[in-house]
Amino acid sequence: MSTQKRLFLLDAYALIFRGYYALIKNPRINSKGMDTSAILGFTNSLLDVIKREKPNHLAVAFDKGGSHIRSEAFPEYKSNRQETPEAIKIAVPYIHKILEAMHIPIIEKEGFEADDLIGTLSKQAEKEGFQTFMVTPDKDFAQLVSENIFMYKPSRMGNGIEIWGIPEVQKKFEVERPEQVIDYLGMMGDAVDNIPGLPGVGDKTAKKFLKTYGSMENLLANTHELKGKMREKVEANKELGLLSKQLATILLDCPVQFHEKDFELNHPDFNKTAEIFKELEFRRIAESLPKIFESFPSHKNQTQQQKESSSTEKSQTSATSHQFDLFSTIDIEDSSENNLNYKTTENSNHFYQFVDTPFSRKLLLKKLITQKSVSFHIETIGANSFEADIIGVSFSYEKGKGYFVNLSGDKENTKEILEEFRPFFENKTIEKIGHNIKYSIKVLYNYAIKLKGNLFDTMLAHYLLNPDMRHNLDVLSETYLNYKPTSLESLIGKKGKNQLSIRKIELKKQANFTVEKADLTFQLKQFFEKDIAKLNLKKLYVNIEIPLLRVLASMELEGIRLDADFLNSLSEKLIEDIQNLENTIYKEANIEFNLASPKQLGDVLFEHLKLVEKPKKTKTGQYATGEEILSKLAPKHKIVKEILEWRGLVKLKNTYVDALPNDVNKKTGRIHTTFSQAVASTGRLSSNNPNLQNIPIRTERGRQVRKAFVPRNENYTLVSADYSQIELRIIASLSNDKSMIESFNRGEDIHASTAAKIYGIPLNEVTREQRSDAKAVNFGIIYGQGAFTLAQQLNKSRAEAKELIDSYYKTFPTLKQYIANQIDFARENEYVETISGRRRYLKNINSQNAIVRSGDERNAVNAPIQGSAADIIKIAMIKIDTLLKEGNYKSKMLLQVHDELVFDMHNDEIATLKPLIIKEMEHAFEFSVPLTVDLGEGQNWLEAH
DNA sequence: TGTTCATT
DNA sequence: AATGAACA
Repeated sequence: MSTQKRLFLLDAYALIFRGYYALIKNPRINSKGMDTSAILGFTNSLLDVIKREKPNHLAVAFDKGGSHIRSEAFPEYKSNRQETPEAIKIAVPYIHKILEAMHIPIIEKEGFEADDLIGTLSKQAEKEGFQTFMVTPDKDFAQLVSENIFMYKPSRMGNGIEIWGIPEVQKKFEVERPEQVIDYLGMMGDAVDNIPGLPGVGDKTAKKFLKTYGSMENLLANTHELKGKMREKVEANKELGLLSKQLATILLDCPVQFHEKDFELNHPDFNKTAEIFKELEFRRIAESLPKIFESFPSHKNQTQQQKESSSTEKSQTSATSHQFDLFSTIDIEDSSENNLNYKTTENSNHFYQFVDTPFSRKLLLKKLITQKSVSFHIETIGANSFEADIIGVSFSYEKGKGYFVNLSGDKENTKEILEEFRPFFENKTIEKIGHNIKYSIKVLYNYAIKLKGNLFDTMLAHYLLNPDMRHNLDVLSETYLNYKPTSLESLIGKKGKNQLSIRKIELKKQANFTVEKADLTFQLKQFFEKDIAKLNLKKLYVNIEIPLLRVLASMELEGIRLDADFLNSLSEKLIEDIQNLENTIYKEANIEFNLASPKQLGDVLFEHLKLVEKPKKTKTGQYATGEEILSKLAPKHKIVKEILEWRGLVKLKNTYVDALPNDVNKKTGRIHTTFSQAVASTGRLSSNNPNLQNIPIRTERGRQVRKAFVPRNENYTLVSADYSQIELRIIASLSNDKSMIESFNRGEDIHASTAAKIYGIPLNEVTREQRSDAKAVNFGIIYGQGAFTLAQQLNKSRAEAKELIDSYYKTFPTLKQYIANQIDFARENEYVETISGRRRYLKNINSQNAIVRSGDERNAVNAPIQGSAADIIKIAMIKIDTLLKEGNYKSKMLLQVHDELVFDMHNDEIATLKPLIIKEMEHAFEFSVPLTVDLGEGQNWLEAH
């Protein structure tokens, strides 16, 4: 491992600003009334770096007097920066004092910016064999990254630090070399630093240009290859482009000198630091400072980071392991791709064993069934569980160790071997750990093996811990274990005709690849189990998400029958209607063209027919023919309405009528959707392949599709049960709004009743329009919408919408209060939660940027409501599933559509089950408002709904 | 890759 | 507000 010397250079102002704005919503004020946010923020970052990295060399760079060179070149440079806030101005002298007391060198030079100082020093240190880490949140520094120079982005509220080396920069900026970041910044500009950039070029275009031209200069030399407006703009601004690039370039020749000795990190003068921290009232920091340096010899040249625990992990071989074919060393063929920051299979110790004989399998099974908890992974080809082909199964019950059961034979052979492991899978006392266990259950189902015992699913665990992040095993391993798993691509090659099948690669590579997953899953579980408990998510996890996974697996396996013949005849009718519409349209337009092409359509509408004086254009210079535009134009010419109808029909045909029959499974003859349990950040499920949660219902034409969803045979009936107004009931109950609760208790039509209240009229005098307005406002409330969105939706003016909302709040004051409380809670905690404690993090709720912030404010209202509704139906599903299983019913639950459950019910059971299902759904959770369920039945989904 | 449109 | 799928 590397014992290279490491230098940390901190960008003072950037860290100070960051610290200050992080706390802007509740600034730290000490007893003397002084705002210490900026000082605290900076000090925390500094100590965090020292604590984590234990650097031998460290310094802090400040700007002084602005950049003379840049201001000469471009007088407006950085003039856009807001006036420095008071708290930051007073912070600087204190930070100087702290640094002096800590014996940390301060680097500043009149007329130079910290960027330039850091840049110059990094390059000098590199020559002397140092690894330099530039500690800053500022992406501009990416241009300096090299093999030995890294960006070290300090942690933001629990997000962990990020270290950018060359690969990260290549990825973030989509460039080949870090220097190209200069070109990127030059092209795109930077509003904060007032670097103008090329007009009309943003992030996307800059990246595109860099891919084609590689540099600003080369782009400017080849502008003749550009098209249209872009060409004009770029050609007219060549000067500006070159200047921008100059402004974005960090200088590497400042008058500073790197002397190793001057940058050594020593113990602070604890007396002095204590004094300063006391004055600032930083009690926790004052206490922790000596501890940080305790384990920190003041002059030690050994780097502590990355010290692999190679010595401790060598306690490998178990008593029986020599019986197995084993391989514990992997050839290291290519370390160029090897990322310094992550551990990989190549640079870390592990002990994975290959199991391929009856005897070794017997031994393995014997070991497995004596464990309390085992992680497993089934590696397959093909995502469809019914046709999936198993490569092998891996197990792990100890960090870094695992077993691969090879299943490279034919189906029969696979079945026989898996059968040997039935005692493990069906053992009720062994906990099974997996990543996306639902998939494993479905695969095992093909071999009639059930997965019994307690389950721990790392994907679902992480979904509860961080609902809006990604939950791939790869990402999780990288963030929690600092380990980069072997990518499938590195084994079988990039997508394309040269891609191998995983079966074609060496068996030991297959094994390593598969065992690694079980190993990592096992390790992740140890983290997540603790975190779940810490955040009070255990009940939600154990009582809802985990049991639900089994329920969903059976629903997916069950599938729903589709009447494909019906859809085919529907398709034929649609073809006819589409054809007729097309003819009418061509006749009215007096020209034949391609209706499907927005370009041609725009030309016909606005040039040929001249429907409107000054037609709107899109960014690309074409006429805009979007839904919104056309709807407005509808009164101008009946052709517009026909075009809209045509579009609707084509869409209907392509997305549903013609597509669904292709999704019928060959083996079962039914449609098996996949429910994703870890996708929607609010806690809802989502459905794909195909999506059965967005089958049309609103238009007469569209809803016909529902007729194609039918019971399995003539002895069955489709039954649909849906919650009525569940979201409004939840908000009424959570806010405890008396007036709304009473409306529900009286069983009134809630939208009409809302209308009566806001217009101050009797319930029976509410007009249809008033009711529909009230309905829109009710929805608006659920979504946390403002006047603007509501106005758009109701086709009213902003003022009218505002008035509507105001009178709504006036009639439901408690509701308004609830919303305000919800937002306050979010501001304070940066998350909101549902009735069962499901969290949604809103880290932008305190953002400076009003647009981002109000997005999170809407979510602060919407997420708990949508999420609580999701919690409730999940509980109901688990209860109903138990009921159906325990009662040995033939009837099956098939689908969930957010507030609706669809069943394939045996005719003999309908009378018994109906009331039971209603009861389970209505009492899944007790509120101060009754939950009510409407239930329908029929020979297809349309009739049942 | 973004836009449009289906659902709740 | 939040999904997924089709299409240009």
